[in-house]
Amino acid sequence: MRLFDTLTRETRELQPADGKTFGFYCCGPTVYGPAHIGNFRSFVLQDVLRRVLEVGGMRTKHVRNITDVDDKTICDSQAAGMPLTNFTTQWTERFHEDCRKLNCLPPHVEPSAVAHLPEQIAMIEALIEKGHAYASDDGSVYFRISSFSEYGRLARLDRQDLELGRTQNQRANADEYEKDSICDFVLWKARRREDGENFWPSPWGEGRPGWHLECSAMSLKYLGETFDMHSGGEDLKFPHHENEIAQSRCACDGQFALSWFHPTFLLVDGAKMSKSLKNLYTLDDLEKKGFTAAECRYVLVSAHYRKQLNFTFDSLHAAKEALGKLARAERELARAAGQEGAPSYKSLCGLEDFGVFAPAFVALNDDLNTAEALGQLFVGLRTATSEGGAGPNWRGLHAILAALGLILPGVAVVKAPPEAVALAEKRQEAREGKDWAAADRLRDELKELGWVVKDLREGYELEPV
RNA sequence: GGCGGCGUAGCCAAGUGGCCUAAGGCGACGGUUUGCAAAACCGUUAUUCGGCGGUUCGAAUCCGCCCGCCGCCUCCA
Repeated sequence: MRLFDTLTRETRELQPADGKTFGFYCCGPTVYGPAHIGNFRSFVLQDVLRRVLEVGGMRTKHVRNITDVDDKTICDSQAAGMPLTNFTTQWTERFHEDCRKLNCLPPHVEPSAVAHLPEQIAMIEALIEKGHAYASDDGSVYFRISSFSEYGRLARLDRQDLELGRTQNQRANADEYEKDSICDFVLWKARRREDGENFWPSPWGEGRPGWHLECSAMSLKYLGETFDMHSGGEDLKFPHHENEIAQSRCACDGQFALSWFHPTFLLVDGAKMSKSLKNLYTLDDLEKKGFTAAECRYVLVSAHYRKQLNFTFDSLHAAKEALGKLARAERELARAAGQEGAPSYKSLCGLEDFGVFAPAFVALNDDLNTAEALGQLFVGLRTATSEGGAGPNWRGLHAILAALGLILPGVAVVKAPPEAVALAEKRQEAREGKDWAAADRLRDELKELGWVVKDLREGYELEPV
């Protein structure tokens, strides 16, 4: 597939450098609370990228870290009166649960930052040895950005401006830093009283790693000095990814990530999500409003990844309707093809004949155009049962759904309780006796119980309101 | 101040030089169906792409200016 590389700003064909497995690293969540739908835009799009590669027949190795030691996790675990590990474990489990609901494939490796301290310390040692880092009097270690000429390339920031503190926020925060240059960043943070029990030994004294370091150390361990792709939300470009590049390129001889994939921010009601605007939603919040994770995922893939996506409840409603339409069309196509259920994900990887849905897969392979692919999905459905073989079309449809990671709603997700079924049966009898008044009354009663009765050609169907 | 992006129908959103009198979804409206509804199904819904100029045989697509919106510049997916 072809994909835009954020570093070089070129659209290039993605090929594994080793000719076998496409290795990519994604910056994972900081586990100090539930992830919100903005976080999930990145994780879902990374998942779609992986799925498109795999459905296209490529092997992948997906590494995504868990940030379980940093300012926020330490601060919030103490506020909660819990040991750091217990605190982060609870939120890691919640993250996994949300990912499962969103139908995200688990990464092949999901390393924890706190479990990789030796690797991080080793990288700092290498950086000091090569003259790219220095220890300060208090036992912290900093990276010297003046030692890396390419610093600022990814974010397109001028290194001189950074070094001279010319950018907006640096002027305000200048006094907070005790280091040689204002923009040098911390690799190892000396132990402070407010860290409580959360400190570890190092050659520079007790302390903890800076948060940029973990991704460099763990990508090196699991993917090597040079690997195919690195991804994270656009806000991580600077400083996080810029710092990672500096660390990894200076500590090792490899090229680090060969390409970069940065999904753009999610907006809610036209504005960046924030607690103060009360537009920050978790999956749980959406579920309480009656929307499923599958519907959320549909919205998250409904726009191109390089465009800001405006998330609204109208779009969630549209997603619900669209998924229902897809599900009905799939059942019709399955009948025409004489198929039941869904083919396994594995059986769809490497599929060659997408039938009438070929244009949808072309769109996905063209810079991950998920919006175009969804459009082509519906275009294909108009002719899927009539044109060509229903069998290949049915498999092609499922391959596109698998690539997007969409789950279609089943016919009876929730079973109606016996009392609702009893009312529905009574209404059916009344209808057959043409007692319309009684039938309408029973319909109202069912509605009060929380069920809507839908009359079919033969019989009826109950759905929750 | 520096960097990046966006503006396409009521809403969401593809398309980035000719197949575009602009895909698709939602909504709305009309019809079929129905005891009536709901659901479902079928159809209609932008001669036009923020504004004004320019380049071109040809522009939503390229260039210039203007207007409006958003993001990043060391907490951030």
